Amino acid sequence: MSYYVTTAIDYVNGRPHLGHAYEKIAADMIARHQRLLLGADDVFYLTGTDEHGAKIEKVAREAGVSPAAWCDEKAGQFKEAWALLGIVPDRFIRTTDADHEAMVQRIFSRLLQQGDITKARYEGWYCRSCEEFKLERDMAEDRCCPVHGAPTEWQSEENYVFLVSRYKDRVRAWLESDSRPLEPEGRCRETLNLLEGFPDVSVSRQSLRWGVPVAEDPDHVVYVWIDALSNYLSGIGYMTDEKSFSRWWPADLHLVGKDITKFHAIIWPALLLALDLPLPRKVYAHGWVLVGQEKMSKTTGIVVDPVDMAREYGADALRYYLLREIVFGKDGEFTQEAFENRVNSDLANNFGNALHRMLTFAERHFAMRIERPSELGDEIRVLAEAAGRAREAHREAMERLALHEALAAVWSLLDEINLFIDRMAPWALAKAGDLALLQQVLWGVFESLRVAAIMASPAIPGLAGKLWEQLGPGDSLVDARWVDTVFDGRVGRVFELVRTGPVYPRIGAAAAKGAKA
RNA sequence: UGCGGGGUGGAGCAGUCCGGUAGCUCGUCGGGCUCAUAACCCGAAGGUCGUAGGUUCAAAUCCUGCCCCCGCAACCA
Repeated sequence: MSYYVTTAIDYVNGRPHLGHAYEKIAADMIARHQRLLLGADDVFYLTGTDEHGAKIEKVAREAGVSPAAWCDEKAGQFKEAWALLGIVPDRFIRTTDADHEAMVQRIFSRLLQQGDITKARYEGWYCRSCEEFKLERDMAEDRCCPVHGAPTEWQSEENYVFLVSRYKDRVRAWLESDSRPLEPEGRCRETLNLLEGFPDVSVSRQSLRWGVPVAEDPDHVVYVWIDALSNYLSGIGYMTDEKSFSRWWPADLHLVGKDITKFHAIIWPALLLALDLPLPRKVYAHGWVLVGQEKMSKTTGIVVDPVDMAREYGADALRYYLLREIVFGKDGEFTQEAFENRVNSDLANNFGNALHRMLTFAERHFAMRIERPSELGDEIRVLAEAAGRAREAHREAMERLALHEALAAVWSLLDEINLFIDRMAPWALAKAGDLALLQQVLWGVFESLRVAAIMASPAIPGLAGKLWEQLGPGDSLVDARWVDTVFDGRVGRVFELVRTGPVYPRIGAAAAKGAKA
């Protein structure tokens, strides 16, 4: 068993923004969850940057640097941002990587030889400023560019064209197959409609220099489709490392934004079919993170830069918000208010506090060491069942990529823990001197929290680690596997607690304290 | 114009595929607890589930028409 997940590669014409981060975070959660299930060696998470094209040439020129220097800087920013957000890919691929460029040329040559790519005249209205052809319906009045307002000019150039039409029937059959390779469902219907009139696509440019040259015709440069999409192949060694490639391909999941669904569900499978490669098991199109214009206003001090957010509130707070608040597959909204509510309520009040409210008892009555009681009463069994239910619900939701539901399942366990504490009233047990039952209660709570920490760790690895550390369950969270999420699944587990402060302090708590003081 | 998504208590959203007490988070009001990070627990108020019809013993959920919002339509996650 192995699992190969990819994200779209980001175009480096700007800094990483919240939307880029969202996709990488989601993929990271999925990858980490798979690592729990399969072990780290059997999961490959690929992400990276798309660096060729006219726009890059342009922004680099404007910045007064070479395209290569520009891309190095931007790719560095993306890498740094992902590191800061706790995103851990197995490879960060750049379309300017030597192995990628070499592979692109070889793929192009092969398709050319096979007749899947032919030379054709490409004609249309061209905007010099955008360096792009515009379609009639996209243009403003008098055939002006909608972006620049300048008149477009009729241009015609020789291009290489990939004959998508050759593979349409097989792509349709794939899309309609029972394994549901494209989700959510609505996107699949949409794509099937689009497939009807889908044209052959131009796969080279003459006007471009910043790109991979066509080996057979160096005046031409390979255009985005073959260059960018094929990173999913070069990233795992297609044509260079057959052992690695055959281990990971076909991809288990291509995670993409809903706007580029058609490229991944039409052009990409067509290319793969032309290369005689198996098609990916799943393409999943997620929604957008919307930030209302007025909510972005500087007056309210709201800036939604993922890097700033991570610095200010911690990577896990941002990760958790995006993964829990947004229904995966749909558009979601980011607002500062919702963010603070969600994070305070779930991370501070529940996740961290559930541990913390038990620490006093552990300290006062058991010197921070809670051994597993020789017997667990029925009251504790209730907790065990809740943990088991959460475990099942979590795994099932992850299978459907319902990331938000998977997290909801973990937090429902945390609710049960809080309820359990109230019901058992350990403070009353302590007062009555019933240390035997108190030990059971504490052990049950800690064991449930241990389970919750593992399940939450793909989403919030840092905070889960902090909780784990304070629990002191005797092993490392890094080594935890899915089997370890079984309540009381290991003989005689002992908790050696350590108090190191709040797992996640409430946002605004320090400010409130400061105001009072 | 075509296609897709959405219209559910004050706000934000689940639920709709597989009809059967309308649920969650936040907010509001009241109570409890006192272990904890002004946290935790209980209860209450508040919705004719966009609209008009239809199917059904029964519809937020299925069918049809209509209204409104958003997105996409070939290269902005």
